[in-house]
Amino acid sequence: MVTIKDIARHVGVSPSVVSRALNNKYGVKESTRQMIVQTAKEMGYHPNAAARTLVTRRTMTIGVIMADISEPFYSGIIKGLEFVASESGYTLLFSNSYESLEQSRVVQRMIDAQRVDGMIIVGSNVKEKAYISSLVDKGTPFVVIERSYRDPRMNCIWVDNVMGGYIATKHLIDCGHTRIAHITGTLDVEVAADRLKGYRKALDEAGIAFSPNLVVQGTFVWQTGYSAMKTLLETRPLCTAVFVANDSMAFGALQAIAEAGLSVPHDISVVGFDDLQFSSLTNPPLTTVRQPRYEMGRDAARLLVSRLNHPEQGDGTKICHPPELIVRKSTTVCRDSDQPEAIVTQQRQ
Amino acid sequence: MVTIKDIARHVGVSPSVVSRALNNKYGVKESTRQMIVQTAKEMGYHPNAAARTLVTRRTMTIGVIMADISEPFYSGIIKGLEFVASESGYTLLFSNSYESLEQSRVVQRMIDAQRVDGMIIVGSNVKEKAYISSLVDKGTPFVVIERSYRDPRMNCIWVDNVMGGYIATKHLIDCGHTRIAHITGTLDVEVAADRLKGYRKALDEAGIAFSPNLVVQGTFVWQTGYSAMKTLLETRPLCTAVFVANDSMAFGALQAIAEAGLSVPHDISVVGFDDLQFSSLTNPPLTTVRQPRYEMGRDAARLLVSRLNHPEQGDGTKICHPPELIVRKSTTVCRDSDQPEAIVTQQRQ
DNA sequence: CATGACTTCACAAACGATTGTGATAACCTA
DNA sequence: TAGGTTATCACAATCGTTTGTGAAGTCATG
Repeated sequence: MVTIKDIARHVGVSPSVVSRALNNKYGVKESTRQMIVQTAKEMGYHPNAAARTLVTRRTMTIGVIMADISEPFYSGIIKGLEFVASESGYTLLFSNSYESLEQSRVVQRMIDAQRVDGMIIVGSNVKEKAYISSLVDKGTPFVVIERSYRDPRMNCIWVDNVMGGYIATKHLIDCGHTRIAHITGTLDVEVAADRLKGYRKALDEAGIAFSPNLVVQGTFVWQTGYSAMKTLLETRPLCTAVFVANDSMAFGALQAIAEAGLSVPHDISVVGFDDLQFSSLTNPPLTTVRQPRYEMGRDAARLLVSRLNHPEQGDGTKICHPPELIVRKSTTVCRDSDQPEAIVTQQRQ
Repeated sequence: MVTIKDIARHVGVSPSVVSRALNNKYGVKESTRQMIVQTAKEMGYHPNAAARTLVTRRTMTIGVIMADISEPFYSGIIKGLEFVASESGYTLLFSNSYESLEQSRVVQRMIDAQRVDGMIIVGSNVKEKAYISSLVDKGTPFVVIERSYRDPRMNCIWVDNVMGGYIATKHLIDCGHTRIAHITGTLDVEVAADRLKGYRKALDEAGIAFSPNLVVQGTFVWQTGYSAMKTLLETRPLCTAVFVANDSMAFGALQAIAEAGLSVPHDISVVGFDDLQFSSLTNPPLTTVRQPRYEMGRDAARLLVSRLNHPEQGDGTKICHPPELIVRKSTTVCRDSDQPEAIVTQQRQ
């Protein structure tokens, strides 16, 4: 591997001049700079990352932690992160957190060994509190996506989940539905609680009474969407629409409805949340609430990079993105909206 | 950050002794080693990765390149890689290749800046030839997953796609089907060509004539599976079964069949390839050929790590994994197997 | 012509580890 | 007790950069 010394020897100057020339720093004659740049290219020189890191104390890499990078949900976020990273010369170092237990290893590898300049944490498990506060304690700059901590030392980027739950439910109400069920996510996660809030807010506004037996809790995975829908299908009077807290569970719900011999959206309208890549490919294509994932990833990376380049700007930035309703074929007007409920449910049995 | 010198000063020895003590090397008294280890822990010492890399010339990280890390297909491979990496003290540095154009950047960042000790390339685009030979030229140890290059300088791990195509088709033949269609992948990719070979081999063995109009080419994505199936549905006599070269296209095929008002598997049996996480959740659950992805990732990492630790062992290892047929609900016996084809197709029209 | 201000470069000290070599002390053997 | 071996450690070089400082050389100004 060709080093800075090789170039220095070749050109006939000292290594320090080569370094300054290559980094466009003040204090080297323009003609010699050009000669240096030229021979550096000819000799195929590339600066050694470790050596540079050792003296500059910057790794030019950003650690990214998420539950499972293979989750299709993260795809857009990753692309946003990558765009900004490559734009600003940073490398991304991904690591799955899976269980919280593993996170300690991740921290040790990334922060303690000083492999990263900062971190971006996407989503995260319930037990991440201790993890994040260890970041704060160590003084590592970081940004959290999909969480809205009030802590003024944290930079957060998230989507307005209350609004998301609201517009999803409002859409169903606008379609004339009044018996609207809700399959929630894991309710001790803020995201799920907020979507439930939005659901209730829309009901309130429309003057529809909240009925607890139309709300079933899931855990954000297919299987719980499926079983929750099974439960709802046994509830009388039957709902005519359901707002599901994410698309994975909505897929499960679609399956449960199909198995019951009912049709979406004719018998039951379904709204999901996330707008996964697959959501436009279901049968029927799923109406859902899209999160601006690319933008969230992009902004998170920009925020962190800016924080790294200007430490004086401090932390505590909060960015809240609005969600967007994507109307597809899984929702339609309630055909029974003018009829007494008793008759409606009777027809179904 | 506490360094090795801090510990040395604290304990009253020289830095070199601390290094040897912490790395369990010969030449330090057992009592002082214990004291050093103890105070290192107390002071919260963690070795600086850059400094260590600079002198040992090892980064203890492995670069991983794949088309798009968010593809669910890669999930199992990643888990296999991660398992071995964390087991053997390596860190994984992921990078998407997307278009081949981007790859040059990736190479430069990873190899040229000497950020990685070796690389693992998963799948890959058609244009990766130049890329890979640049790796060979630079002497970077690497392993390719999902490709079977004959080049004795390359380490390859792949699944037997000919056998995969064979067992998929054989399964349909065993169900009594004789008019078996095939939706291929991008045929200039070896994987797709091999699956087609397996398909033909099974037909040959069963004495079923190969008919070109039952083979439609796709590009491994949903949309082409959908449109290819549309084409096949217009072909007469109609096929009673179809082997699709991957699950994503099979999902598209299922959709096309459903839209045509036909039922899977009653009217048409469908076999996919890959066994994605979602494949068990379709309606009906998809019969498919599973690739041992976890094992492939695991073996790739093991192979590379072993190659890094023992350079003398050289390259050229080839590992071929067998695929496995997963029978679900999308295939069944051909109800028309004893009837003349003319009648069969007549019924469908 | 002397003084000062630039320009351009070389020198050397870091950064935080690893590792070869040599020095000291301890121990053993004959 | 002399000579030799061994255990334990300190010293210093090194990895490939960056960066502060000082030494020339150039130039202009009064």
